[in-house]
Amino acid sequence: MKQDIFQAIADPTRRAILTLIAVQALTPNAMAEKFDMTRQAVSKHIKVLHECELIKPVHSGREIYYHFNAKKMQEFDHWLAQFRQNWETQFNQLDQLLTTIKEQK
Amino acid sequence: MKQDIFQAIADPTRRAILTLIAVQALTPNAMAEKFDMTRQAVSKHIKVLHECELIKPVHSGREIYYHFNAKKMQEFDHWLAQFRQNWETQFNQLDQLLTTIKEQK
DNA sequence: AGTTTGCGCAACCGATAGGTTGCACGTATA
DNA sequence: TATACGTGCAACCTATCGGTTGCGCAAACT
Repeated sequence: MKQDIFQAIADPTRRAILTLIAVQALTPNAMAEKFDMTRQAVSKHIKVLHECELIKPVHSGREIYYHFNAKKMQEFDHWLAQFRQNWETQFNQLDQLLTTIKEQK
Repeated sequence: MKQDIFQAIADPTRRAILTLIAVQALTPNAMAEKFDMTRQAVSKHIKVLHECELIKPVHSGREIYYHFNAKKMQEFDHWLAQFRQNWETQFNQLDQLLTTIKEQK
């Protein structure tokens, strides 16, 4: 099944994997050592991350190094963009409030 | 139960609610009209969004207008920051590649 | 060639997510 | 005050999620 990045990011283990991968590509076994769960459990998370293309496999003999796909992560950034203006506005309103309070003193 | 924001945005309906709310505060009934599901289903999504403080209720008589909480939404931005440098690097590498190709011509 | 190692896939299982219906309660309206 | 309206909460049901164990296969080692 095709996964979407929002669902992929929802799981804390998968977020931890992404954080690790972003620094250095790792094999499934190397990841499993970092977490308190079986390799197969980690492998399932890898599958989800791979299906939505947040990570890319690079084969090296019988080992597979999974690399972080920054480009895909940007999709999340783009989604966030629709709200960015929103919170900038809210901060401007806060600035205005603070200014008003200052003027009242 | 305390929800976390990543799990909250994993659901497409909740993302749609946030998009609506970002433009204008709405009541649960008003939201339910936008989606093909019962008011109670929407209400459950509202509960999740409220528990992780992505939305704020403002009571007005017997109606409740839910407002968008931009400040909370920024937490995503902060989480993304750890990867931002990562994809900038990746783009620099792409630039280098393109330059190399150009030089080869 | 036989054994070990790294990996993915399938079957299974308990917990939870997301939907439904029904109900209770406070607020507006007649 | 009686009635209608807007909302939240609880019970229930099915599908999916995240974990497990067991297996098969290809690559590396001896």
